[in-house]
Amino acid sequence: MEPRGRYAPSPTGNMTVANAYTALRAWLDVKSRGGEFVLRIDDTDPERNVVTVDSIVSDLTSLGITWDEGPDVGGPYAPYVVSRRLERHVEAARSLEASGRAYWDYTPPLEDASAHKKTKGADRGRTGAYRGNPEPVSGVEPVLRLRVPDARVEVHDRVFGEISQAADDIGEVALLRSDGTPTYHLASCVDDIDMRITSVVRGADWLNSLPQHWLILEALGADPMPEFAHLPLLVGKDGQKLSKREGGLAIRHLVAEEGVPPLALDAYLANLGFPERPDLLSLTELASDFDIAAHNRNSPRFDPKKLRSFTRRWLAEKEAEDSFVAEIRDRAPAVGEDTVRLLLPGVRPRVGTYQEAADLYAFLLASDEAGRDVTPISDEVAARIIGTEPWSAAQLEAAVDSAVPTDAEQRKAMMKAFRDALAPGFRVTPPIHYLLLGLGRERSRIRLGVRTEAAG
RNA sequence: GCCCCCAUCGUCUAGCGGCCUAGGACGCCAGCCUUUCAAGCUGGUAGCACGGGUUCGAAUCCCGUUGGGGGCGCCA
Repeated sequence: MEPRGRYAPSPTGNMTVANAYTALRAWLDVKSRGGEFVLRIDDTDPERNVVTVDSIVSDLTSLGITWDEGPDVGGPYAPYVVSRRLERHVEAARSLEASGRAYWDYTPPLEDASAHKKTKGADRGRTGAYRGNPEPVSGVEPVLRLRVPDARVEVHDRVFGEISQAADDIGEVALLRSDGTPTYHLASCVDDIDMRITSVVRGADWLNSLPQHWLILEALGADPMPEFAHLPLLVGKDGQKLSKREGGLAIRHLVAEEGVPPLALDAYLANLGFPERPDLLSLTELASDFDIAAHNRNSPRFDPKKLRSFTRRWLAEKEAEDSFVAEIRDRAPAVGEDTVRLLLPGVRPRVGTYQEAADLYAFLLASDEAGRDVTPISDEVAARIIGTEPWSAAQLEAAVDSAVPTDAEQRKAMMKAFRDALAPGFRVTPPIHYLLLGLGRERSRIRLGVRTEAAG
């Protein structure tokens, strides 16, 4: 049977590289096995929903991740937005209660749950897993909880292997809140069954909930039970779970603002947890032999430097000329398309993002003025360069080459002078002949301080 | 505090009892090349957390310690 996998983000913030890391693996896992991929929005906590379905869809799309069913494209198990499936969840909850697999807990709610969560150490004042109070208490609206059978739960995880937990250590997770709405735990399990999900790939921050979810799935009669793969958490520089608040790691920031090529980001993220390949791989190539069971179990760190080496190579070797040109034009609209295309070979090997590429064209936008220090360049040499025929990359390269001295020191000094005069203030630029080519004969003449025949 | 997970160069990783004097990639350093800056090429730097076992033999297996991460009453 072909697997059906899903990615079920909660719209609690912009997608970060950590989300992309998870989504990509979930996608690669089903695609490598010829299965179907479902996008489902897990908006079970209305108070924390801050981003739209559209924003999730566009972030995922920008990364080249596609889905067969989802909130935007529909499908046989619609709707794919959890909050719109409430009736099903409540119905499932009732059946669990009826079969005795769940019960009402009358423990009053914690005054300050968020403060409680932050409490560490002995101050926590509790040991062992949560157990509720089934005796009705007047004035308390109960919450429906999973009843934990008195048996050790053992589940196979495709990445982490056998996961087992004693019954005493498994908390009685909430299924319905006191206001009657379903929690993520219930909703997620019900939806996975309803949508015929056979493969769940998610972050290891869910690993502790696995026994509980397994119990819920069993109690709900899931057949077959889905297989699980938990991913070691992608962590930040500090070694801790990446927070959605870290704006710099938001996909849209990286892609839209910094100009990181999304497919290169995919190649980098997909590589984490696996040995590095000699070639930069596309999504299809990555999917061809993806094996989640071979995934490393320790948490990889997001390393911007390593990312840049992927994006740099991507732009130098794999980016198609037309799309590269389009990206640069978006970021440097004042530069003509022909010019962008003409200088691209000189730009390609020097940049790690589309933005860096666009920035390499900025020298064209400065105003032309003579009077720079062009001391090492004699009037005669400058005039000879300006007189180059035809004004082509190859011809200009040859002209510059024959004009500069052979002595290493002098050559260095003269090249630097050319660069300073043609692209004042720019540290990294395309090669000199590309600067000349981009500026054109007349503007180059002015920048090099060569007087015209008439003026002289 | 309790539970779960993890542990090889700074980072990503190879290694599944002898092939390891621990290999590769990124970073960093140096040299070469070169039409500046980049890129490229060559070389270098740096690691099996610690302690016990098991074994003829351990980075590899077991136990412990330490360290790190994650989770723990109606967030996801």
